[in-house]
Amino acid sequence: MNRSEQPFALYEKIKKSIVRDIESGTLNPDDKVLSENKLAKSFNASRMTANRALKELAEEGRIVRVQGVGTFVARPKPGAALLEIKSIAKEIADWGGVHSSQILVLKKEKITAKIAQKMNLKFDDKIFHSIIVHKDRNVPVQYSERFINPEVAPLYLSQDFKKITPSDYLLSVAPVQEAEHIIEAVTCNKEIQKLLKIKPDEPCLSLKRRTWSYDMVATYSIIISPGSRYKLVGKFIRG
Amino acid sequence: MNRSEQPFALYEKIKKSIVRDIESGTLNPDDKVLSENKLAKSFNASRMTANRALKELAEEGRIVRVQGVGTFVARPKPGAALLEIKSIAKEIADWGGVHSSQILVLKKEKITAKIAQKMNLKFDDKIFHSIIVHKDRNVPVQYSERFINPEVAPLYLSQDFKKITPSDYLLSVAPVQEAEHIIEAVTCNKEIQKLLKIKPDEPCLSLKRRTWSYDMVATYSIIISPGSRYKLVGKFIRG
DNA sequence: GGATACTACTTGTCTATACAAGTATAGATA
DNA sequence: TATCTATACTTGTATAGACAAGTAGTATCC
Repeated sequence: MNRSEQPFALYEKIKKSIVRDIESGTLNPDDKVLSENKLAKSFNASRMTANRALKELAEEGRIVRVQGVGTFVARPKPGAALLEIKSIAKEIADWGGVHSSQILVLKKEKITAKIAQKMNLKFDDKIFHSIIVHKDRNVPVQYSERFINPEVAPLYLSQDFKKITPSDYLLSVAPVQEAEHIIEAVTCNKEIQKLLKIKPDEPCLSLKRRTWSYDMVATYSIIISPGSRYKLVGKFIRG
Repeated sequence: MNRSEQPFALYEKIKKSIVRDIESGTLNPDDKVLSENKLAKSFNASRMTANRALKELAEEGRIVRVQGVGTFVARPKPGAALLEIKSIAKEIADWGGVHSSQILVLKKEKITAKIAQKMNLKFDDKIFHSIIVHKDRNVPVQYSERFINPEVAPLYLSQDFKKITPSDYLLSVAPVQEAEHIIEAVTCNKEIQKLLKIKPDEPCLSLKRRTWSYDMVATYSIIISPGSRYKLVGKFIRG
């Protein structure tokens, strides 16, 4: 049979066909979907290809499969549309990700800061503080500032960040249980403008992030990207 | 070869073996994982079985696969975990939501626009276009511009947006199947500056959003908020 | 009638093979 | 030096066939 003469893979076609039937009302909840064998015959495909289509639709929650019985259209759960979050979580995480070959650590010290307030610490507690400028082909593209609760990562200062990125190290010692992200548009102060080599009025995207671990604020970080774009692409699983 | 003499399926064994290597430190982030062929040989399995194991691990976010290059251990970012998205989807949706008591419709007409390109329409097709300024206690807080595919919502112009918000109406006639969000920091043109009563260099947050329905681009909207904050709060499901 | 075996169907797993398509590298060529 | 090319590898898709295992209904035996 044909293989890749069409722009889309065959299993994608089968998936789309079934999804169309569900959304058009041709197939209603609890209705039986064609079996793998019948689908294969109908699309002139092999059973494995039909199997892949049905398996993926089941993972996406559109159908339910029961061994020995058949495949059925899933009932729409009460609850709003869910976004496929994997990609979004990934994007958010990547935003703060740095490669050791591209970073420039400016400060790494214990300081006393008002920022302690944001971390629910006393005003004159000591916290770790690091500033990193992320470069891409020698062009600065991201400024990040991190404040780390020493109670959560006491050995932060003695890490070799050529071997492990700060994100990775923190994750290894303090599993993130909760996170808060605040995205806003800002203009930067002169220091950051210099580091990022941008004009004074250039709008930047700021991502502030707090993470909690063991019921404590583990980190507070500020990430600033000039002219950067933050793209989230997601599919609604159910309309 | 053997098939199901063991309690677990072969592809599960391969998966578990790789996960074990990752968690024990035998395999570190960015390390190359054995190729499908080598895995197959090593486990006395066929390549398809190794393929299934790797494909599922990639879906779970533990490894990254690159066609033509190989398979690599994913970096243990918090993003490897899943964010509870419900709240985020809601926040994003609410961002474009307006209450009739607080809106000021400036335009609502069929126009011809280059924007049609973004919607995969021909250059001189007609599309609906509306501009809304969202006010809070008489202070403008949000500017939004919507382009609507008339094929998806032909009756858009005749709606009474005192009874139903544009978002709600569009959702009722065109179930959103896919959405793309681009967040960026911008400065506005003079027209928008006037409408929002802001200074020329005030950084604004821009959210561009495209939605698809029935394989067509249904809407393209631009939402601009000066000094606005966009807050996402979520729990990580897997630490 | 009630338990058992058989049959027909379903999904689940696995194999062995094939070709398509993307990437990196080394070597030849201009 | 710079660019093309062959090739060796990778993952992606698809096939045709096989057996395992779960379910429901039917026929058979007691």
